[in-house]
Amino acid sequence: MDLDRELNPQQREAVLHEGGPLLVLAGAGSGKTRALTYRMAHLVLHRGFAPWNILAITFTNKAAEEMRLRVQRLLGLEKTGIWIGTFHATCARILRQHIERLGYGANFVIYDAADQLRVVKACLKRQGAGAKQIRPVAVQGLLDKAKNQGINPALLVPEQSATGRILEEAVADYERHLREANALDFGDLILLVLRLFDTCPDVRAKYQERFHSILVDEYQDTNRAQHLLLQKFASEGGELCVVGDDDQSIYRWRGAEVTNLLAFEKDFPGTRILALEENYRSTQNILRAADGVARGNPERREKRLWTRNEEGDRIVYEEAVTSDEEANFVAREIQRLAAEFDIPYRHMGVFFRTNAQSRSFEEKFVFYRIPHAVIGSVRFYERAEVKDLLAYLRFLYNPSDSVSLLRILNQPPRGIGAASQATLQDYADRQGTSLWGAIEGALEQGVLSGAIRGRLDRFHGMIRTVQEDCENQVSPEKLLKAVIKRTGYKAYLEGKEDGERRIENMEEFVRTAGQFQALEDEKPGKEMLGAFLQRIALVSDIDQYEDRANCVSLMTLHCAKGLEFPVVFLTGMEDGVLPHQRSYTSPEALAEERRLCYVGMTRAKKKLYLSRACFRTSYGERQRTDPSPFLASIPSDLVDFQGEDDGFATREEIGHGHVEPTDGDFVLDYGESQLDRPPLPPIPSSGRKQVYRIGDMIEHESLGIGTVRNVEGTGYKEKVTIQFAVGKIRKLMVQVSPIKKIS
DNA sequence: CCTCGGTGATTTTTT
DNA sequence: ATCACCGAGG
Repeated sequence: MDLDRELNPQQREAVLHEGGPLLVLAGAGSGKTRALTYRMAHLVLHRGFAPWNILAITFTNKAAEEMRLRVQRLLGLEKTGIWIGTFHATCARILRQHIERLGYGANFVIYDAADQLRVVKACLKRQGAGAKQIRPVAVQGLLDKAKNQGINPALLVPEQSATGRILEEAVADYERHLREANALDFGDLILLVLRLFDTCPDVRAKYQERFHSILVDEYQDTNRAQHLLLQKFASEGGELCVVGDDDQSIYRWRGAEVTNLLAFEKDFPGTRILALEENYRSTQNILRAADGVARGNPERREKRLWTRNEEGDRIVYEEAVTSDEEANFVAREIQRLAAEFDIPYRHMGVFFRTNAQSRSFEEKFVFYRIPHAVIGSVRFYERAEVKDLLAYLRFLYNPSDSVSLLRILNQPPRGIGAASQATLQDYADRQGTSLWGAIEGALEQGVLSGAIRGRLDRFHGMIRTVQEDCENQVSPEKLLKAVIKRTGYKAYLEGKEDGERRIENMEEFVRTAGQFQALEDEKPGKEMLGAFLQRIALVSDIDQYEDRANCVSLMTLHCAKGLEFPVVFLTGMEDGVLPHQRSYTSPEALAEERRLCYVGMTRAKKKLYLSRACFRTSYGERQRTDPSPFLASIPSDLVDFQGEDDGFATREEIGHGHVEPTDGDFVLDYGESQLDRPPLPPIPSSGRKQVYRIGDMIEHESLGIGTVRNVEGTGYKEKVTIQFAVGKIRKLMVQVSPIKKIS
């Protein structure tokens, strides 16, 4: 490790800094991972830190894996002993050890968003008819929001209205339910460690002493709970180093607070601030274009990212007529690059804002025989068959897990339907036991009628048999095989529509279990099962991403964070897609969309394509689109307009955008619009937009003046909830109601 | 208890 | 366009 040769002065400083807190503002492609890994290696090799005194937090498991490999290489060790992982994985690890101090069992399971939603729905149902109008996702959002901020969800319940009380009850019920199931949601992982440190100072002290050096990557995307956690972790003499870039903050919607980064020195006095501004990744043109986009946001730290790299090609902008043709363009361009310049497929990435956009690309890639991998969209562990089997394992691991039990009770169908389930749940509630306890109790007491009793008895017997396997420390893979055999799950899948594919998934899942075992063979059976389940609960899509295969990568912009490709296609550059329609509700959300665009652009090393479709089909309706307002922030001399007779959007259409071009000097030069060429589909007059925003003042013919409190639906289905000055609240169809905007 | 067909929402983004 | 959810019928 030669720090002088392999690092620039700022990186070197980040590596060598000793003592107080360190904040590294690292622009895109500025070698922050290098700085972090070198710092860790340096701590061990030259400053006498033991590996187990170091904790490194990354944003994804994959980043953790990568970092681990790089540190291992630098240290020349097979195993480092450094804790590297996401906040969630780290917290799960800590909780496995100490959660009993909080009254939970060490065999807790982790509920994902889908599990969480099921519980929420059940809780709302129990609240009766009054809860009908409360949307389960809204409750879920509330729970997340609270936990992300490190506070008790009950505190976030709005005013003391009737709905508020129901909500309060539902939230309390949710918490009780999870507690009884010995289950934690994602937010709990962080929250409970906070609580653990508060209630058990000895545990806190233990970790404070242990982690003498803490490093956190992607700090701009941490939420308040994580920030608080870090404060609790940090010890007097310890070293803390966080790295981030405010321009790449794209998880605000998930509770991330960029102020954690920007006001870091307030919470950690005496912070030394460094900036990494040399970009090693992209060409000058790409960097300048991306910089133009970033500058469109008023609230950001001023910075000057520069590069020694070549000027490079201009950015290609393609306007296709339809999303289909956009995909066609991308596919053919990829083929051309592969054929003419020998660019490997794995060097090319195709990004989009929403998962739904991936489909047209997949279809075209299949047609052109382009090897490709879609990262994310249909997550492996969320497929029904995989989740079913997973539920069996989870239940075996933790019999209190009622969500999992409910899922497997009638899967494959064994005649224990909704009615029986409700009866059992009722019985459980009255007896104050878990669902499983209720089943055992009901069978013993003989409170059930004939048919159902027999079915339940068979289920019970089957579970008992596998439970014995589980107690005998059988490995996850064998357990899985036992479950499949005893439940007849394979036969059940065979009878289904796309049974073959589902069986493949099932087998893939068994293989995954086998692979996992091979890695963690030193753990005893039950513990290995726990580790296996935990891993599955915490893996993200990007973690599955394998860059060895020579495939074009298709992914959302969020997934693309932290990656780089020589060639990048940033697609769907349309108003309403990027920025997403939903982000027009607030300036902050809109700013985040701009950063998302910036993140996408800065993934590109050599060549960047931007594309859009003039017509896009959404909700089964074909809609005319406007170009993304972000395009106007790109200096026009950096852009190449693709195609001979392809025209471009008119100046007016761009001017339509909701963000003013920031650099007066650079305005795109638009030619004729190809929108006027045949064949053209019918153009709906209003488009799928929302005319009203929350907070707008309106005037109603008879009810007078009011304020928009909520907007739902778009186009002709747009509905607004109005709070009128006369005190009434009304929900109105925009198209048919006699209202007009007055502000 | 299961299956079919109608209906209405649904699309951000994910540890 | 597609999917989840609901009610009716087998």
